[in-house]
Amino acid sequence: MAQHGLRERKKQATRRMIADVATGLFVARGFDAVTVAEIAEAAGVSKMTVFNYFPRKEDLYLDRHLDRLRELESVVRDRPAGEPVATAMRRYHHELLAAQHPLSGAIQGVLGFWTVLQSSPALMSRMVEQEHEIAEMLAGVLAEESGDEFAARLTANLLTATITTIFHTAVARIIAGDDVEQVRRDQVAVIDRAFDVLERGIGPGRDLHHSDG
Amino acid sequence: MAQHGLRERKKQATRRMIADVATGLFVARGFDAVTVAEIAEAAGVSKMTVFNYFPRKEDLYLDRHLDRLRELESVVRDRPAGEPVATAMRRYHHELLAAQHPLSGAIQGVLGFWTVLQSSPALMSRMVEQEHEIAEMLAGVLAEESGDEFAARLTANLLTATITTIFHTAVARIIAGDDVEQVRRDQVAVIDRAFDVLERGIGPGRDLHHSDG
DNA sequence: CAGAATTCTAGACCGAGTATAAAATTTGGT
DNA sequence: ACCAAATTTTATACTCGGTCTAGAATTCTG
Repeated sequence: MAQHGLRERKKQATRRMIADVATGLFVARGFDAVTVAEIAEAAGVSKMTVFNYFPRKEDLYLDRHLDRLRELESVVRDRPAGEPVATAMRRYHHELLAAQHPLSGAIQGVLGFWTVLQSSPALMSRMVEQEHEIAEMLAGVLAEESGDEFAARLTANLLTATITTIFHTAVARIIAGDDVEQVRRDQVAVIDRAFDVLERGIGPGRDLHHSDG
Repeated sequence: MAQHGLRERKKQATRRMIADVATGLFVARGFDAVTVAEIAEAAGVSKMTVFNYFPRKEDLYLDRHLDRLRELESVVRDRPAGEPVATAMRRYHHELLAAQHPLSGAIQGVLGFWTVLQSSPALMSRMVEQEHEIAEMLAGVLAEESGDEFAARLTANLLTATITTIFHTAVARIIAGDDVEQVRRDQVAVIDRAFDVLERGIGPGRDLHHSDG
């Protein structure tokens, strides 16, 4: 019952190796132009083994999803008692940005990442699906807390819409060729603007003057 | 250049016929258990013709998407000058509900519709993708209006989150076995609650007491 | 009715993903 | 160190969605 025997270590290593080999091929030639058979051969492994680790071809590229899902869950679950979800999520996104985390979107690497992503409708579709899974997860956690299924789902969906918009905003600017450092600086305000709208609503009659830093 | 010659009429008829035959098979046996080849044979047509009309198998079932997209676009584009988007969208959804439109979600038929949908991950995935397309469309229209790319995208995503939540709420209750008439009555308040949150935000410090009717 | 344009068809083809059974490897107990 | 059980990997064959091609059938134009 050794949870960390030779077997488990080898599996993790193999998994990483396959994903890395695949990513290399995708970056070089585009997602659709690379077949799973090729990946298997390049990784020195059988096709079945590839599908053994990654149920879909898209998961070879979007393999950080589960980590992200778990991290977002803990942001909500482990926030200080009584703190609004939006507050915790806002803080978390400022931290991502400060740490220059890839998921902040404001980092040089996203250009290559997004290029591959755009090279395949299937990949784009899978990413949208993953965003949907995030919303589902949040809805579940919030429903546990409040018991109000409808409010939980609404909050979860609005929250997800907010964070995907933040991410997409950074990516779009970097794709457009803006200076990464500049984008990174601007994202601070973007995050605050987005969460302000989430918290105060899109309706009229509010004061939206921001002294932009 | 006759836009309505025999050719065009036959094409529309064939398209409807194929979609209807396919839907019948899906309802009877589930989405994944029916192959495109079977659909083609049942419709008395070749496999290529099926893909000629419907680029993906999923589109055979979700073929109202383009209509919905266009309708939502006109809701935003053709709203009274100066009216907030949320107001127009709220009104539209009350109208859908009053007209007992399928897209209100509060109608007997959604049970069968959703059953088929749930029978296939591919179908669910495609629906999520279509919701994403709605958000993209709204973002485009709003960006044209305001010129503020970020605000447009944020509003579009929040708006989409709101309307999908409304729809899903009705569907979930009908799946759960609630009385359709009851759900339909309750949806009036659901729509208003959802748009109230969208307009006023999820933040604290607001009076959320509703006299539920 | 003739010829151009369009649509439909048949058939071969590709790649993702599944099923299965055998081969290779790790594990735990002795 | 060795054996037997459990697990992973492999080879192979298969299904199905989707594309490509060239030609047959149909509709349109004049």
